[in-house]
Amino acid sequence: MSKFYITTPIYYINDKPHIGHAYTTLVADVLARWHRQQGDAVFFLTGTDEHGAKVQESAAAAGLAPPEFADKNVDKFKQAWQSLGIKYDYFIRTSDERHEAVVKDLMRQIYESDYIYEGLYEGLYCVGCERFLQPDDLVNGKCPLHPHQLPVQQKEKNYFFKLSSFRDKLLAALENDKYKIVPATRRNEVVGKLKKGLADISISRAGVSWGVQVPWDKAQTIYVWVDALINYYSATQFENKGKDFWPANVHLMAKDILWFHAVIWPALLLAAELPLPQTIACHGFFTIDGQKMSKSLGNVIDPNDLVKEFGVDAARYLLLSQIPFNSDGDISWERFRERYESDLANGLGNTFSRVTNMIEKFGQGRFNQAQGVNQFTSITASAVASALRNFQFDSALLAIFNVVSSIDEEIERTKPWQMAKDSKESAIGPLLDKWGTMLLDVAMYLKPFMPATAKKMEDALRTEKITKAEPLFPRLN
RNA sequence: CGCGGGGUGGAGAAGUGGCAUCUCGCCUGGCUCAUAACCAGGAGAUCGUGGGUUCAAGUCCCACCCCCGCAACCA
Repeated sequence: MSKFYITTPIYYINDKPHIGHAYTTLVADVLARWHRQQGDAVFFLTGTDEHGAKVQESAAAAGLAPPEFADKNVDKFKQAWQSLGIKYDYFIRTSDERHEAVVKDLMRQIYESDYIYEGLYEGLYCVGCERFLQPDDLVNGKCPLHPHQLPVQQKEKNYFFKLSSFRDKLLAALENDKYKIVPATRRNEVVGKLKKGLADISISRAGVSWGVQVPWDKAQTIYVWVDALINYYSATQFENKGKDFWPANVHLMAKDILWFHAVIWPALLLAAELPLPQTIACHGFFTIDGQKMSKSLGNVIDPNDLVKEFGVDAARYLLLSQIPFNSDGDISWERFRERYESDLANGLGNTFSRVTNMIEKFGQGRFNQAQGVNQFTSITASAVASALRNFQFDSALLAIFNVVSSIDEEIERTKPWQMAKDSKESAIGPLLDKWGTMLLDVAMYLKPFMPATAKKMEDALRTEKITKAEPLFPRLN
């Protein structure tokens, strides 16, 4: 038995969860469940990122103090994960003072190792907003919120992290697989950028009060990203369930935040002389009906709506099977409905009905489970394992569903109903044993992906007297 | 020449030199245990375009066209 520590990003509490957050978290859940099933000691961490200027502003806009604002919003995430059947081991909030204590300790250590120095941060500043502006923020060269004030070039005293001095070490670490970035294309991207050079980064803010205080300068707070990244480590320090789990086996994320995880985070760890995470796994973005997901287009899919339409397990199946992990993918309600009908209702659901019904009709409600695990489906077991090792959730599911198809084929070939007519019931028994066992195998493989369905299948197949099962996936209307 | 990904039957994907594959959809036939489900067979691809290398190219090389991310203080 080995340990398996997997994380999702901690989500910025300003947002409410959308399908992108849901996908990342779901993937983590599947891997966590799979490793638990393999007997590994698992720590699955998710949470929320609650500090920073944006939260401060949003809270103010809502007329709340930042902590109240965060308390109010954190439930949206917890609720979404619950409705998707996601079982994390711990939910971390960066406003937790135990996390803050670890951040301070770590930053002080890095500071005392001379990897942090004082400098000037320069950028455009909007006085009306009291914050620095990104070039993207500008509309006609002005702050959209304060179009009558010209943004000014401003300087602020900040503390800087000597990121640049870690360039060679990071490149070497990647070269030697001290940590991995998957997929390879993303890794190449990072290596390419690293080779171009690396600038030091500002890791503190003077104008942001909602954050972790810089331990050696009370006028500054730690830059929210640095604070956030440390969550992966801090949870293993103050939370009992996470003890002895550092370093992480897998940090999961979408590609937008790869740089932070693949460069800044490992550099901070090197500076603190902590072990590096094993794998940085990074998935793509989704477009919806070929368009970028965006609030203004109004095409953002709420994971709750997906669950409402299809049910938890079907929602899980659709997300995992329809989105390629390694690249961007397009999704649409229409395709979700098609897949629901073809794979779940007509496929697994219908086959389960056929077999349970035949066991009731031709087998007196009983079948003999074949001895040994994976009696008929050992190839599937290794296919699933290797797919999961490579984050190929779609092919893992495909491998499992192939078992279902093969049952359908064999039913067709052997025609049990014909045997019954010809009074050859005794020949049906062994077939029912085989199919029943195969469906139990399917249930076992499906557990990490569709836990509720797997349980329904097992319950139905393990009763004293098996009767035709209720549809696992009722047809959509 | 900023960096990177991609363009494969109607849709979504696999495929890094050797008969172009899978899922969905479509057509025809079969079946009736099953959620009008299932099974078999079939039609459908000049693999973005033009050159090149090779006995052999979706796959390697060159040029071009088109989409899409990223471009470092951003979730």
